[in-house]
Amino acid sequence: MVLRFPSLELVEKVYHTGPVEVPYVPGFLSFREAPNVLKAYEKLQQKPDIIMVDGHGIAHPRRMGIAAHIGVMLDMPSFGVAKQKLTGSFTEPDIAKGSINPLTDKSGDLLGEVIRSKDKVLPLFVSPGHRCDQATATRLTLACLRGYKLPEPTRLADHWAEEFKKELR
DNA sequence: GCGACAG
DNA sequence: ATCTTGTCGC
Repeated sequence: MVLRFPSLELVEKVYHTGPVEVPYVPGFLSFREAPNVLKAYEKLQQKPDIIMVDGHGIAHPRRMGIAAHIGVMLDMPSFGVAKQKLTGSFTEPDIAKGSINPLTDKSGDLLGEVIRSKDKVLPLFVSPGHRCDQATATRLTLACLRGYKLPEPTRLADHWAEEFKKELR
């Protein structure tokens, strides 16, 4: 789905269903999800300027999480917002909304940022995908918060996906 | 060998 | 991810 920024008003939302043959294997999520995500993207009449993906960007063992993968495939700016860590280490950010700590690899290189998007809830893992820097990924994520743990793009996408699955039954 | 492990 | 029961805090 596409939202206008910074108003976050709905611009367009499309649906797509397709077979999923590849099993889920940590580190290889894009091979399972990307194919159908790309098909859904093709249905959009209004293409976005940047893409927020539910998953990691470069905060990945080989710096190629699904957000980076999708960005490269489409050659579009992208970044990832994940709910769980895949790799790297970090110290728990302060429980207050807006607190941020770095997510780093064994060498100390920055992989992404751990952000408390809401008071006292588990933090989010934000990392650049393709043609996007950390500052932009973090800034946009924070600007998309509306009182919930998840930023509006992924939160609403999850919501409408559930509605769509109900219609199928 | 043991622990970790996006969605 | 999906399913599902019970608990906790505002």
